[in-house]
Amino acid sequence: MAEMLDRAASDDAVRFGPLAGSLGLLLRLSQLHSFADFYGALSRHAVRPGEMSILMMIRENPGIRQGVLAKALMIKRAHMTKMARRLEEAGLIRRTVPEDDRRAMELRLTPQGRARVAAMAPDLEAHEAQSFGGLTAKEAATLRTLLRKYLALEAPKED
Amino acid sequence: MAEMLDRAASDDAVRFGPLAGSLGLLLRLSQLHSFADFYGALSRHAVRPGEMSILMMIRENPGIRQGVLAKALMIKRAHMTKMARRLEEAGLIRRTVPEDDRRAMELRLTPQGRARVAAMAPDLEAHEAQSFGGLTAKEAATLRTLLRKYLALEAPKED
DNA sequence: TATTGTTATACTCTATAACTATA
DNA sequence: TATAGTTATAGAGTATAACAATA
Repeated sequence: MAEMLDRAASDDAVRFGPLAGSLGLLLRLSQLHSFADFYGALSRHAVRPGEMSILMMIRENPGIRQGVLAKALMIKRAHMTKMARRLEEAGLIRRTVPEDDRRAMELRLTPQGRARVAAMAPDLEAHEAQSFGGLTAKEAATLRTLLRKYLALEAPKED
Repeated sequence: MAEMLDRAASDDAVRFGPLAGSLGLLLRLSQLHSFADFYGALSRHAVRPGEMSILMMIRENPGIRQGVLAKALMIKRAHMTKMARRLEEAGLIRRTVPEDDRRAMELRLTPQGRARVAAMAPDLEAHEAQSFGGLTAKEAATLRTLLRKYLALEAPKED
């Protein structure tokens, strides 16, 4: 069960030991791997993974409120404020206070934001296809299913 | 294929759209989820996930060199220096310069470090079991296999 | 009273480059 | 010249708490 990581230490025959079975570590390494790939594939768009997620989510949910978006993406509200303001300053999104709840903040893409997302989409798709190209389509689907099952496990973390 | 995340937005019916199929996002969310769990399960040991990984790796590979360890754990060398020094100051590891290469730095657990790892092990195991308890043993094994296959995909990133 | 967003602070992690001492 | 580790700096992400406005 630990063969793969145990031998993967192509460097100096590093033994991962019990850690080779740690899903926590595997997830961390996989995420780093995926992010590195992301930066390679989408570098010319000058967008970070988090920003891209936010932009795409706003496109799918025009007028979504900051807090709702933050919870969906597991981003702290304080941090979401910073990211949203940055995207607003970059002219990619618009932030408006709804009439029915003047505490809230609704997010929408500007035309430029929409254009940016449209420009990124093909590269994003290519990134996913290439980064996970070592897996068969079936394996990738299984991986998605398992990760979704894992995520649905517990109640969403409170803020 | 996207049903789960699309409905999982229990909050306000958030639609993940194309992002629901993004393995990159799923990995990020899963890792956050796992880390949050880690802190809950191992809080009393006052150890962060990264530090724990380093300690366990040193236990499995006494005398491993900093650079080799950094590459195995996908940690930048500069960062590894800081973490190793911190662990040394905490009395958990010893750092020695080997005779055959005076540029290098070998890492070993101190008796206290060994004790710390021994104390953490059961909680770590419990954390993994509990955090991934929503998956069957078979599913967890499949998840490990798929992540390992993904990680073995490309050549290790250069520093 | 509780909630939404905001501000402020601090710490971790990451990225980069320049530096040293060895090889 | 190249490598192992170090130092310095900057930025991104995160965690926390306190705050104002509103509900």
